[in-house]
Amino acid sequence: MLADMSLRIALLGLLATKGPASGYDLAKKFEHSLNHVWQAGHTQIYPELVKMAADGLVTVEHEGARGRKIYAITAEGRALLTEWLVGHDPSATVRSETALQAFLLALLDTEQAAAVVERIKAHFQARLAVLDCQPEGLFGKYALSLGLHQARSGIAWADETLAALRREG
Amino acid sequence: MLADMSLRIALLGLLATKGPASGYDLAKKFEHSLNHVWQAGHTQIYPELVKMAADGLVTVEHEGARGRKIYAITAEGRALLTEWLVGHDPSATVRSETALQAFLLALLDTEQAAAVVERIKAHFQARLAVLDCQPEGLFGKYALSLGLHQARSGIAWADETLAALRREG
DNA sequence: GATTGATATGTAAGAGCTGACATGTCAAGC
DNA sequence: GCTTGACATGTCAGCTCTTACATATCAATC
Repeated sequence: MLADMSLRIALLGLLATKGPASGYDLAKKFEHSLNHVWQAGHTQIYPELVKMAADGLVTVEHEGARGRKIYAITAEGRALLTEWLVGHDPSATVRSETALQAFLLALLDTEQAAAVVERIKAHFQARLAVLDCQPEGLFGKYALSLGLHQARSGIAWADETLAALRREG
Repeated sequence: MLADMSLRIALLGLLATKGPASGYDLAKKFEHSLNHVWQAGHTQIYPELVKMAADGLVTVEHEGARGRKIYAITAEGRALLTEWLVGHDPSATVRSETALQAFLLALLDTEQAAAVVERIKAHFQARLAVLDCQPEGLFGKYALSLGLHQARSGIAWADETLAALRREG
């Protein structure tokens, strides 16, 4: 068992929900649907698919034009995916550069801090806007809902923090 | 300029807010205060401090017992830290295994999905409990507030999702 | 038929990070 | 003086991930 399965799981998840696809397709789907949750470029995806095929998790269903290889998930792949979803512990490992900025706000003077918080707020607002007009089904609807909750709570935090900075500054 | 400065920034931030410290101290502080925002083990911290010293961002203030080296932030280090805090774009790069699980919930049957959501809820509740009785000042207070907001919105999402699963299942 | 741009797949170098291993110091209790 | 356990620092192998580079196909326009 590999240490970090997340990329494999994400790829298997896409193949399971949206059907067989090429590496290029999967890279596009990462950009458009999984983007708010996980990122991976084609340079990571192509080699990983080869390894996953070697491990029996996917098969090359057929080869199309331009050397296009269409991958499909296997029964073994589905089993691994379900096992991970059901069994994986929601780990405490979160890495957020935004939270790091929030952690260190006290090092800045009030004006600078307010500017940083405004930028963070704008970032959450942009994400909210994208998610809000998302066509049904592009995202899993529960993931969409989670994203909306998180964006809204980020904006609420930014507003409170700006008010506090103004009071104290 | 390196591609990813986050570890450096986190270390500089700790040295700036809590004063000079050894690699061991910094590793402990990562565990206790920065833990909900960023993780790094001593195996990453020790070599990074050496590189940062070579780059003039920190200096070895003095050496204590047991070969203990106390690092202090330099003016150059403070400048880099401020520059990053003020100038860093809150990137869209978020990686959350929890969100990945949420994304793929539709692949599970209702019972399995509910169990996964319960686990996620428990995880957010545990985090909320830890943050709620956090002594003032261990966290930056704005980061603490952000953490509380995020934990609460995670719990709200879990409750809504469980209700929806029960309705539809 | 030549050029251009979107499509599509790949490799390689190097930075980032984790887990396992190795080493030595100091304080306290026996 | 010996053992034990917490303190403290470090290396290394191997995996993950990003950036830059390389290549080839197809469709459309000139």
